[in-house]
Amino acid sequence: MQERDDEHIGEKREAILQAALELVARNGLQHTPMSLISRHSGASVGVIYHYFESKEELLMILYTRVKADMGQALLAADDPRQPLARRFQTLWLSIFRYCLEHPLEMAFLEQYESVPLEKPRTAWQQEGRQRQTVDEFISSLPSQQAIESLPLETQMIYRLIADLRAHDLIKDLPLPVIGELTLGVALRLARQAAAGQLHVDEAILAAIAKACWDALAR
Amino acid sequence: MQERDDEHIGEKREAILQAALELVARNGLQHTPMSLISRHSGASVGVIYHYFESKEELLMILYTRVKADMGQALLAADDPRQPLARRFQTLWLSIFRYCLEHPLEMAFLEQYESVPLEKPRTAWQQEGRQRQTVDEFISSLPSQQAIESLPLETQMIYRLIADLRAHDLIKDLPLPVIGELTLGVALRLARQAAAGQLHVDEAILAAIAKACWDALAR
Amino acid sequence: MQERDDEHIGEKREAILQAALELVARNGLQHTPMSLISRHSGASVGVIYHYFESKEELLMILYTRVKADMGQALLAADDPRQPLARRFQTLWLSIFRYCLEHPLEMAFLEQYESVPLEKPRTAWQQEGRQRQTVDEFISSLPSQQAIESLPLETQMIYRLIADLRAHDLIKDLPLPVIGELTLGVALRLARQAAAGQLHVDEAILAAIAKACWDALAR
Amino acid sequence: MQERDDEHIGEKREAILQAALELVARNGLQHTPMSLISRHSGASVGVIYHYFESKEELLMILYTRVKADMGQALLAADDPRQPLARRFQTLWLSIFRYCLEHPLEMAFLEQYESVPLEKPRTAWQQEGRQRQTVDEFISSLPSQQAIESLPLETQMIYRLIADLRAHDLIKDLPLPVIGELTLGVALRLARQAAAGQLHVDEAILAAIAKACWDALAR
DNA sequence: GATGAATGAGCTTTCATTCAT
DNA sequence: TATGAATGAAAGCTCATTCAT
Repeated sequence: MQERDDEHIGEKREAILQAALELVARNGLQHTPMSLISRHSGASVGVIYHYFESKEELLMILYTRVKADMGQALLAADDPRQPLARRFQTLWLSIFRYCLEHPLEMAFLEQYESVPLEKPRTAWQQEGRQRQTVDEFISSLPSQQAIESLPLETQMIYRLIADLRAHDLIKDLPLPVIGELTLGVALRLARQAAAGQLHVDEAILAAIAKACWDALAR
Repeated sequence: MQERDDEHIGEKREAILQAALELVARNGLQHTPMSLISRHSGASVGVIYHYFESKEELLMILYTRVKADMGQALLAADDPRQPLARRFQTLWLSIFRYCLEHPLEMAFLEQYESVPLEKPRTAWQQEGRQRQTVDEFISSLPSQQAIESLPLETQMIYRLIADLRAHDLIKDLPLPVIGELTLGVALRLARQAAAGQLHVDEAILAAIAKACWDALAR
Repeated sequence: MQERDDEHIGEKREAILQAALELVARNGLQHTPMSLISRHSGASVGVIYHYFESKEELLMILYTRVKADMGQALLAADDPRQPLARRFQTLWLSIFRYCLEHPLEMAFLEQYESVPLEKPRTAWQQEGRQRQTVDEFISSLPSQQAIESLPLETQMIYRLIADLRAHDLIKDLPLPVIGELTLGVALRLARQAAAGQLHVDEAILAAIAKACWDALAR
Repeated sequence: MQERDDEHIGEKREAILQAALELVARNGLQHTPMSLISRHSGASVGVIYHYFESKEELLMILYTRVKADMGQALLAADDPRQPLARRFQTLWLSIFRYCLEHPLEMAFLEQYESVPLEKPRTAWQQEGRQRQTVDEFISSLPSQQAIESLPLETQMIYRLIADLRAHDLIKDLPLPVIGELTLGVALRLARQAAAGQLHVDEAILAAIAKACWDALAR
């Protein structure tokens, strides 16, 4: 019985997070009441509040996890021993493929990041916890904040771009522009492909990657 | 006095639409209750429902207007007598500048288009009225629907791209890819610039436009 | 032009009353907003309030008119020179036929009379104006109020019943019972017939009249 | 403590139904807002929606219960071993007494059944759930629908009437007419008696029952 | 007489959150 | 851990009535 319990540890918490992911991806934040997450996950409303302080915290934890998972995937795909241009292309394709393979996560990110957070100023925000949207990830300038405090994969990408610049391989464009012309384009096109609005095969993929590289290449 | 009346005709309706635009841009759809639109516009809740059947219709009308206004701006900026490459660059800059000059409208579009509309299927949607998001605008394929039924500025852009292709000036990429690499990039970067996340001057603008052109140019 | 005006005098007022009659009969009081009466009658909301103080007054006037019209029909059908039993039968058939021929009016009465009026105590009620429902009409006891103050047709019916009793033609039942066994039954069955729930021809009508008479006859 | 819990199970749900019954009986549907039911029952507005999907469902469930309770009372009063005429008289008196003893329920039925339901056609109505008003109960013809699908007490009454006809004890009148001349009359007069508009004692009751029987008897 | 824009209290319903068990 | 009944503020929307024109 102990064994069985062990297997179940955290199972309910995971079910809650998974239900939230699916429902928010499909219906959006505002059409995903806690009661629906409860029904969908098989957990009572009460137990959701046992695992998470509030709906806001639940979503924030889910968001952090999705972002971290995406970062891990990028980090794992990078091989620092490869030549710079090769690494860049690999990274670009990894992003594209990750988005393609995780439509639920992408849809969740889009929903979560589309909510403006000016007003509320609730507890967890005042305590300094931060949200960095994908757009902000792409456009954030390392000169504005210490690069060491950034997520690992963001550091990796920044360093890769800095190296490309240092070797005079790419144009001298602002970082957000570089981000948008590469990662941003990959992200959007992958979403369109996942949504069935765009057909991609290996040849097209290579052509797109080439076009992105042409945009940056000196 | 008649003059004063004329000035006032439709004033309240406009105040409601303007308030909705500002509030949705700042707070998002779900944090813009009708009561807030009422307070912000100086119109009573009841009179909002005199001018608009529902919150949904109010937002849809606002959306349609913003999209139409944007389309007009693009159309007005195009001069068919200019050479193709020149026209393309002008268009790109027009989009960028329009977004830069209309941050409220851009923020509203982002909010409105981020809501998934699968579920509700309310009356006005069933009656054939449609919403075409900016993303869909960028990715929509003319082969899938008669180009004549599209908004004028969309037709114009499609024809411009077709001409560029016919003259072998650009690579043979899928239309959504071309859209994303040009209009999409302009849109996102302009939004970032409007949000203060990116500094642009004429030199940088020209450099970005050049990069986009390099991505497409054969 | 004067002639044309004369023709139009009261026309709008009539249209309002007719629209109210039809809408209340079909939808019930609570689903007949003033705005709907306005649309249905072609009169503006404002002009309805020119002709009637309030929704309540409009309905009350309509009710009074419908009741009066029904009373007139009964009064006109009675021929005091006929023998008592004959008069009774004529009256019974007149009620039945009137209901059959005025389904809208009957439906309106049913709606209007079904609203309990305990609570509101609005102006027109405090001023002593009264409503007498069809049920109260049937059950009202002349001993409780001066018969002279009653509507003419009610007086007529009471006097007819009193005469029938005086000649020992009918049982000594309480007046409400007599009313229910005759007029009440006619009313309900006519409504059912009007609603298509009951088929009646002359033979069946005579049989029903006979049954009612048997119930009362000594 | 467990005992006390058992007593409390469903207590709030009952309080809500009881409050709705009393308020609708006294004020009518349209003057019984959910907030009033909440105040009257001691339940919060929210918890009413925990037990019932909507106001409509709450009223429908209450209606079904009142009708079922009435049916049970009639069924319990019938003794099939008694002679037909005796059974008929017993039934008539049972209806009368039931109405007399349940004025709240009778008033509720009158209010609920007076609302025209043509228009709305909401979900629960489309799913085949039905409302059978007292009037429809009285006038419904077994030839139009399988008698087995009817409520038990309705079946019982139909069979009793059929038996009376088969034994040639009553006239050959349409079923709705028989219903109105017996159950209908009992219902209305009982309501009047309950409302204090008619005094009844055992002698008068017997006289009315006799009159009804005379109407039908061959 | 006639219009319909404007008002705002009040309606039904939703939902994040709490808490007794 | 786990439940789900209970809360109540707030949402979208309706409608009798008023009033400037």
